[in-house]
Amino acid sequence: MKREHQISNQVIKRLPRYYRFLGELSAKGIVKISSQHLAELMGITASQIRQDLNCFGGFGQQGYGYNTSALQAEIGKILGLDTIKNVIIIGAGNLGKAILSGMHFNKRGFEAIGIFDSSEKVIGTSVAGLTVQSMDELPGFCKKNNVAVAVLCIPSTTLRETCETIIDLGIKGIWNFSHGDLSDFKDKAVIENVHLGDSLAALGYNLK
Amino acid sequence: MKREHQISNQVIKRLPRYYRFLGELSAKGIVKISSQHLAELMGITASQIRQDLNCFGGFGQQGYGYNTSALQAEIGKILGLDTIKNVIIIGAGNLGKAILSGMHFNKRGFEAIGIFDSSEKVIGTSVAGLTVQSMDELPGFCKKNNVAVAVLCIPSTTLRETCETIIDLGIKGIWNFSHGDLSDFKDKAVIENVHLGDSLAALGYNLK
DNA sequence: TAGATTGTTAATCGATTAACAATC
DNA sequence: TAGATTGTTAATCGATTAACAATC
Repeated sequence: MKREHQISNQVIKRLPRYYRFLGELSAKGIVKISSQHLAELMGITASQIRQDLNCFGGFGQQGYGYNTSALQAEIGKILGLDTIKNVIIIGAGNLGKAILSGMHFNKRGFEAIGIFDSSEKVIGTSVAGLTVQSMDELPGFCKKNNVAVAVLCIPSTTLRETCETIIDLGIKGIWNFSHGDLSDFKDKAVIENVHLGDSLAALGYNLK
Repeated sequence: MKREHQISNQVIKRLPRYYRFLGELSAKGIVKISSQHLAELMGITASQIRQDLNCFGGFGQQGYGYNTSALQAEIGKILGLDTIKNVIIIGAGNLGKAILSGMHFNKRGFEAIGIFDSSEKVIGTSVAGLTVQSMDELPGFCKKNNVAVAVLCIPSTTLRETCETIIDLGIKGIWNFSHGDLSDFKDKAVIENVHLGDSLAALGYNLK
């Protein structure tokens, strides 16, 4: 897998879609596909597919096309689905519970190993097989376990403070669902913002 | 508000962030701000701010800058926060409940007026002040109420089918949280996909 | 071999940044 | 008026699309 120059996030975010389509084709028993045909299926250009793939190497065969299941496997490797990364959820409200129980982390190269909250009301309750722990237990937990990613499902009032705590505990990845700005932490951790509000705003605008 | 040529979604999705920063400044009692100073605060370029704003008109004053609260109000108008759009949630699982109770639709130019599910287990239960209705009640509900947006929090197995139903009922906006492809519906409705899986994949990739 | 399709280079398109004249 | 800062045009940068030589 070559990776000469920095690959844009736009390319990365297209990979899961390729992965999904190739999986479906493969499940249907379709063994080979050309970039042209896959492009039509996905509603994009064949050029884009070939350019995207060539960021990582040549996975096809000239005159033939791509082997669906082999290409899917390669994309899986690029996305790191084969190395399991431990995840904890911070915040056991509706959103935290929804993410923990519905995200299928184990199908995506992750494993959810803990969920934490500061409210006495939810501490000790069970969500998707995990017991909600107190935030006080977080430092000890992080020492015992190699936590790669924290998913932040907390109110934006405590966002920055929680973020600092987490970074101090050595967690390198932050998946942020809170509204609020973490751009000044981006040299200390890899931050991926979901920003549902921006998405909803775009929908509202485009309705006019 | 001018709007000569099509405005890119990238511009639209930056507007909520401007809105938030301007609100905070205004709340602090700061009356005026220059594009230069706002840019430093937000970690972007002053050029981008001025270009973005000029898609919609000139809201500043040469030699002075922008009035924080006036500019915030203008951006609110552009985003359509002043015209309330009715929203329904399809799917009353953890995610549907989280979106309904945590999204603060009323602060974003929307009002959540209904939540629907097909499972007997949740029909009749109450979420954030709304009673979960059966999917069978959806057509009648849509006739009585002007529903602008449906939020899809359903398994991807029923996604396409639900999408067709919704479009037939005259709903023009779809906010899709399911994994799965709706690109072929995009001429029949305005579709905004959240695609949490793609976001998580990007985080995983960037951790390496 | 001939046909097909990749991998890769070149051209185009769009978005971001820089520059500056207009003007408050 | 002089200084500051916008609104807008021009330059740069990056991403997408097209073209085609390499090759299976």
